[in-house]
Amino acid sequence: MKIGYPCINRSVGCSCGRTFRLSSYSDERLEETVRENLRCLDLILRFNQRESILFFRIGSGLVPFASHPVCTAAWQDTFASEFGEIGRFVREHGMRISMHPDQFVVINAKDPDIVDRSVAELRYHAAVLDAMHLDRTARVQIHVGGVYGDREASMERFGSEYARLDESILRRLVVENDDSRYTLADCLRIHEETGIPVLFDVFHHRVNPSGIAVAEAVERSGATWGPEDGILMTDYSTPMPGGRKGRHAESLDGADFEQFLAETAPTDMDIMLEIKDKEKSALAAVGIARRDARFLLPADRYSPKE
DNA sequence: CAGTGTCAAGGTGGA
DNA sequence: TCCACCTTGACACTG
Repeated sequence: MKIGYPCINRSVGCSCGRTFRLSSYSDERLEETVRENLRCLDLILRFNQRESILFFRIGSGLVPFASHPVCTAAWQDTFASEFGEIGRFVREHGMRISMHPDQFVVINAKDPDIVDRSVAELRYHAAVLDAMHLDRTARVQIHVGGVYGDREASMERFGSEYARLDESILRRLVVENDDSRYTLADCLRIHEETGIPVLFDVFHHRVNPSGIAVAEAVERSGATWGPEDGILMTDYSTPMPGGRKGRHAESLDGADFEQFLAETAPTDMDIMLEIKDKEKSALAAVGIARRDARFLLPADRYSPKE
C-alpha cells in the first residue's frame, strides 16, 4: 500500500503546475515554464520520498497547452533527460504515479470534435508518463463522461470510443466513479464490457452510491486490475464538515481513515488523499497506515547503505 | 503593488 | 436559450 496526494505540495515552496495565458503563448515561454515545472516536480518527489509518501498525482498543467494546436514545440525531446531522470528516481524508490485530466476529457461525447480534443489530451498525459519511461502501473484516470439523457447509449458510446483509442492510451487508462453521473456499479459494468480497470473513489461512492458496501467495492474494483496494471488505485476523502455536498475536507479525518483501512483489509491498494491540505494529510495518513500490514516503506529504507 | 477578474476545453440543472 | 455551478490556483490586468 502506497499513500499519496494530488498535484500540489504546500511545503516545498514551488508549483509544478505553473502556467500562463494562452494569449501570451510562445515556444520560449513554454520552455521556460516546463523547465521550472520539472525542477519543482523533482523537488516534490524528493520531499515525498523522504516522508515515505510513495504515491503522487502529477497535475495536468505540467506542460501547459500541450494538447492545444498552438503548441507545436517538441517538449518531449527538449526535456528528454529531465523526464528520464525523474522517471529513474520514481522507479528507484518504488513510487507510483497517476494523472487525472479534468472535466474537459469526455470520451463518450456526441460531438466528434470534443472526442478528438479529449483524445489529444489523453495522448499528452500518456506522453508525459512515457517520457519518464514508467511502466503501465502509472495510470491516467478519467470519468465515464456525459449522460445526454440516455445513460445506456452513453455507456455504450464510451465502450466503442474506448476501443478505438491508441495502444499508448489504452495501456494507461482507468475509469473512476463520479459524484453525480456514473456510479461504481456503472464502472464495473463498463469494465466487463471493455476490460478497463476501475479506480474506486470512496467519497464519490458515498455521495453517489449504488448499493455496494465499501469493503465489497474495494474488492470488486481491485479485481478489475490485471497483474501488469499494478494494484488497485483508490481516491479517498471525506466531505467538508458543514460544507456544500461534494466538497472535499480541509484536513484528514483520522478516525474515518482508520475505519476505512480496517474495513477494507486485507485487500491491498494505493490510496490518493484528495484533501485540501495535501501533503500534510498524507503525512498524517502515513502515520496511521504504518500500523497496517499492507503499508509499504520506501525502497531505500530496506537498503543497507542508509 | 495589492486587489481582483478571468482563464482552452464540458455537462448539468434551474431560470 | 442562457447562466451559475462544479473547484482551483494563479496569471495578468486595473487602479
